[in-house]
Amino acid sequence: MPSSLDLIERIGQLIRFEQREIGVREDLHPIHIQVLQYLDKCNRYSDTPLALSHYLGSTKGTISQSILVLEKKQLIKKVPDNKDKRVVHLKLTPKAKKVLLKIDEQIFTDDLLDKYSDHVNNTVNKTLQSILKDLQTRNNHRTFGQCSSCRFFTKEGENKYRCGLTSEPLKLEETVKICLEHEPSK
Amino acid sequence: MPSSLDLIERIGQLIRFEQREIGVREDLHPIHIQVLQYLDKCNRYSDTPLALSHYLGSTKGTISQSILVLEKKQLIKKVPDNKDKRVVHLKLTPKAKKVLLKIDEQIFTDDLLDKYSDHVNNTVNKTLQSILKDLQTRNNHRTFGQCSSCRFFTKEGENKYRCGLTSEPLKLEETVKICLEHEPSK
DNA sequence: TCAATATAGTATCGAGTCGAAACTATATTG
DNA sequence: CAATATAGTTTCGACTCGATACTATATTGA
Repeated sequence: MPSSLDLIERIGQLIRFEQREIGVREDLHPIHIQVLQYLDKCNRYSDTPLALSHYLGSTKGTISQSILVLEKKQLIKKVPDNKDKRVVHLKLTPKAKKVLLKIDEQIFTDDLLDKYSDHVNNTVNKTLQSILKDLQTRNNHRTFGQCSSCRFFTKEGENKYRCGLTSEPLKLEETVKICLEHEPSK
Repeated sequence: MPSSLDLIERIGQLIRFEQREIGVREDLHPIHIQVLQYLDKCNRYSDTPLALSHYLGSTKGTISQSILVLEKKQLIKKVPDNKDKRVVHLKLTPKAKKVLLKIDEQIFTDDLLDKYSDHVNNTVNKTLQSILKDLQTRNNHRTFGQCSSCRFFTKEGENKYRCGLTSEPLKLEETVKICLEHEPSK
C-alpha cells in the first residue's frame, strides 16, 4: 500500500499536469497559473512580489521575471503602494479572472469529495490540515493561513474586525483571505 | 475552512519546495529529482524515456533533454533493450541511490503520520487512493499502480508470479514496483 | 514479402524558468 | 544623517518545455 504522503504527492502532480494542459492552451506556464491563483486568494498585505516569492518558494528575481511576462499578457497590473514607495501591489485584471474561472471549472468541476460521508471528509480534512501545519513549522515556512485564524486577528464587534499587526480595520470578506504575516492563533 | 483538494495541492507544493532546496545543494532541478524517484520505484517494463514522459506529464523531447543532463552528471546509465533495438532502459547509478537516500531522510524523516490512530490513517489513505483513481480515470491518465494490483497480474503458486501481458515470470520484489502498463484489477 | 505506417528516441529552436549576484531606490535605525 | 535594511529590477548562464523535424527500428497488411 502506498503511503499517504506518496498519494498526496501524486495527486498534486496530477492537478499540476491538468493545469499545465490548460496552460498550454492559454499560453501560460504552471508558475503563471500559480501566481494568478495566489493573487486571487491573498489579502491586501500579501499581493507583492516578495510575498509571492515566499509563497512559491522561489527568489525575488525569478518572480520579477514571471511578473513581467504576466504584465505583458495583461493579466496583472502593478499598483504602487501609497505609503511605502518601494512596494508595489499586484492586481488581477478582468482577463485574469476569466482565466482563473476557466481553470477552476475544468479542474474542480467533478465534485471529487462529494461521494464521501461528512464524517470521512472531516477526518481527511483535519488530518491534512495537521500535516500541512507540521510541514510548515518544520522548516520555518510561513503558514499563509486565512486572516481570521491568525493570532493578530481581533473581533471588535458585530462585523467589526481588526488586524493587530497593522492596527487597520478589516472588511468581512478580507478575513477569509490568506496572509503573508499569518501566524497560527495557538 | 480550506478544501481538502487545496490542502493536498499546498502540501504537495511544500514537499516540492523542500525537494528544490535539497536539489539546489546537489545542483539538481526538481524534474531531475522526480526522474530519479520514478526510476527507483518503477519496474523493468517502465524504466524508459517514454514511460517517464507519461508519468511526468511532459513530452519525449523534454525528457530526452533531462536524461542527457542526468547522464552527464553520472546519475543514470542507458542500457539498450536486447529485444527491441529502439528501446533504452534507464538505470540508476550508486551515486543516484545515495542522493535519493539523502532526500528521503531529509523530507520524510519526521514520521508525520505516526501521531494519528490506525483508524484515521486508514480512512485518510483510502480516501486519497480513491481521489487519485478518480483523477486518473477522469482524464485517461495512466494509473502507474503497483504490479500486484494490476489486472494482468497472476499468482501461480508459492512465490511464483507472472505478468499476463508479457507472459513473463516476476520476482517477488518486482510485484511491488509501479508499472506503465498498470490497469486496476476491478 | 516488402512497402506503408507506427513507434522509440534524438536534435534543434525560441520563450521562459530559475538561482545567484549586482544593482537602484526608498525606509529604518542608532 | 550615516549605516544598514528592505523591496524590487536587471543580467547571466544552465536548464525546462512544447513544437517540430529527424533517425532508426518494428509492425502491419495488401
